[in-house]
Amino acid sequence: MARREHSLAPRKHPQQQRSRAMVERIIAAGREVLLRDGYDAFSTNRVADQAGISPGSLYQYFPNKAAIMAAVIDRYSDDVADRVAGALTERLGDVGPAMIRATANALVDALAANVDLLRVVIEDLPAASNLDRRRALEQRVRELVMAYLAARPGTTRSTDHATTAWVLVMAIENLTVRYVLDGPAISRELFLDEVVALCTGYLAIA
Amino acid sequence: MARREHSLAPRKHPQQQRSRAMVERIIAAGREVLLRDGYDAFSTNRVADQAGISPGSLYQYFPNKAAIMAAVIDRYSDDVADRVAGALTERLGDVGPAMIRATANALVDALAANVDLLRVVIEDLPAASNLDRRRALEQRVRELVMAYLAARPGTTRSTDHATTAWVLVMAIENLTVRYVLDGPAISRELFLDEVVALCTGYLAIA
Amino acid sequence: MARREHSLAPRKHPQQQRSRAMVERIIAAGREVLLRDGYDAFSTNRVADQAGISPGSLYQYFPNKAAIMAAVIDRYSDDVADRVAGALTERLGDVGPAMIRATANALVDALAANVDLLRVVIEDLPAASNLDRRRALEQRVRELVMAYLAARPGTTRSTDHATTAWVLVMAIENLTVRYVLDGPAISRELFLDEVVALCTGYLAIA
Amino acid sequence: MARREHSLAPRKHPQQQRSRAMVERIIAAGREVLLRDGYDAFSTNRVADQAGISPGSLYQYFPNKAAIMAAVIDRYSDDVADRVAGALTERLGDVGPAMIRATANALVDALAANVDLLRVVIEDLPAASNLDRRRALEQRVRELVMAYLAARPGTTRSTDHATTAWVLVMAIENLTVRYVLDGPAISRELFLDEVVALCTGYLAIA
DNA sequence: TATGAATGAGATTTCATTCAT
DNA sequence: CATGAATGAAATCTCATTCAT
Repeated sequence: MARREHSLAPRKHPQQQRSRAMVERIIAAGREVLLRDGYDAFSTNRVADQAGISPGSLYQYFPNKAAIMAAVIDRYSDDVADRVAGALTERLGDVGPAMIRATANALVDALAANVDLLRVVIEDLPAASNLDRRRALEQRVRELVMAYLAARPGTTRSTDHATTAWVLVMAIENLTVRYVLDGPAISRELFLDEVVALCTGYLAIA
Repeated sequence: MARREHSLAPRKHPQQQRSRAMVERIIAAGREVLLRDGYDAFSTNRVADQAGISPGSLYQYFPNKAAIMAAVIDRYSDDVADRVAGALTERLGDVGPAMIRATANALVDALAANVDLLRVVIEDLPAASNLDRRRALEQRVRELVMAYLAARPGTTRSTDHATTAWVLVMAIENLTVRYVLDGPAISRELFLDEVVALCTGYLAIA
Repeated sequence: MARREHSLAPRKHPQQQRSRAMVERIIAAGREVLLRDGYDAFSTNRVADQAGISPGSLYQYFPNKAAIMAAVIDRYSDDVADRVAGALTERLGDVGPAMIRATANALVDALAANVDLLRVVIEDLPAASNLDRRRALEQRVRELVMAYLAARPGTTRSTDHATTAWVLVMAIENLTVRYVLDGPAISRELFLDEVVALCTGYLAIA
Repeated sequence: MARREHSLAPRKHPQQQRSRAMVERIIAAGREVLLRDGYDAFSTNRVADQAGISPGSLYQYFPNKAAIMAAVIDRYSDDVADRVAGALTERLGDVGPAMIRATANALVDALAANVDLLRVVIEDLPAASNLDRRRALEQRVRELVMAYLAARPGTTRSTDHATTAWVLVMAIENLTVRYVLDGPAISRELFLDEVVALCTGYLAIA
């Protein structure tokens, strides 16, 4: 989607500019509050304070508190989703254990990039407030995995790629998230070895 | 002004009968409220209402709201933990794919026995409010798995049983929970097949 | 008031015996709570707990919480009053500075005997809850002072003994109480010197 | 769970006018409640009611109930303190019985100006809630007295001015307060005579 | 558009008192 | 008499949201 630069079309109201900037400011403030003060202290007053605006002004940009929090998480989720999907897409052409390992590695990197926010999202937020986004990401990744599988007929144990992808995604998701959050006494290399073993064993079994 | 507040220790209730009954009533009411109205609406007033007692009476049996909710979840968690650990323990002597399949099956049963509460715990509660219990269960299961592995030397790909167990537990945990909660278009038989494939593939790889 | 011992009159109900003992027990408990936990924590539940009885039982012996607290303070006040009046009475026959000094000394001793409770009564309790008793004690002491003055005509500046006594009592009361509670950097001897100077100067002025 | 709560610092109110006015209104309401309903009935709800605002609004101007009550008393205490210190300061240059009499007279006036509130403060409030202010005032007055004494070497019985001032302040404080509150059958003139006698007798004795 | 004071329902918790047993 | 569970009003405080300016 190429951006119109120097468009001759009548520019959107200048307020739009301000709006956009203010929305960003509020989201950033919300993120800050979430990280600094935690989920329970995420109040509209605090967010407004952090954003340096009046509580009333929040309602010019968001219909209610939930929408602000949703936007904050959206922002983060989109970021993670893009990193994760990116990690996968980049390596979709590759093949075999090396591809799995590299992907898993990128996955851990993606989650570790914002551990603090990840922890808040996974541990502090009720999962429900993130369910849709999480499902969407899982779905997206599943489709990429299915594409990968479809491109390599005969190399997998099962031809039910939907199921295979579902299993892989669910298993790997929890593994990486918990690896990043809980920091078990497992080196990164060992962890990657195990992920590779898990995936190849599952996929390739006779 | 503030002196040692000398814990007005909860007097023992000689009428254990009444006490016990009321505690149960409150926990049941809490569970009901949690299921019917959700986590956010879990208020002391509502619980008291549901239990048919006065709000003040709650505090004869629980020190605060958190303790009530904790009791509700504890009750459920203990139940799940016992079922899960039981399922595993019973089959610890068995061996091979059949054992894995039977265990996974029992696991799904254990979680499915109270889907509604499972959903609340997994989706509505902030994970943090349940982390300890969850970790404890994971730890308990991990130890059982390690015992299983230790009893069968030479049949596993790796001798680092701690890591192997960690990986298995994390992977299977999310798989079963999500299978039960999300109800993907995968038959129970197929699901069990996949779990067996995942485990055997991971464990047995040369 | 000689006590009837071995009276032939029908003895009061045995409950009376118990009553008396229980009243004492409750008062002692209340005193304990007041000292240990402070005025704000003086609750019927705590007193009952300390007395080792049920909260309901309190109401067999006292009409309400206020009455319990009043009894606790009464007990203390009577004690102080007796010591103070005693100190004065014993020395009523004496004369001059030595008498004043000895009395003041006994006064300080009387108050210091129970500093902890004195502090609670003076600093924590609303004065109103003690006003009547305090007034009564002041009145009692004033009468003793007036008797003293009346017995020594011609030695005082004024013949309005009521006023003289009022002034003396009010001045000395605060001096001793605050001396005991605040512990200013004034030795006991010096303090007594000053009290003597104050009294003799006031009384004897030409 | 509990993180640094990052004091949501009270934003400055640019509309100082409104703010100030509301603070005044709340203090006035608090004073009214204290006078009309007494210390025990001084509740946030009642104060808000009296102020004609919602209970929540109180917390825009005061952090908690105690702060409201403190403000009410501060207002009064400052007033009394200024009157008392003023009365003393004005006459610090004067000398002898006339000075003492005038000062005592001003003192009584200062306390009598707000008998109702004085009664509440002295009789209803636990002294502890006012100790600091009271001590500060006493200290302030003591220093003025010491200055007075220091300026007139050789006219006092003792050179330990600290002690002398302590004694005088403690004695006079209770005398005036109780004179105003209890209204003993002593005319103002007579009362002043006695205070003069007490002070001159104490100070000048050979 | 922006403000921020005001709202007011509602949450948690305490505790003096009662009354069935 | 004694019990102690039960009460329930009331207290303090929070916070999402509104609306007059």
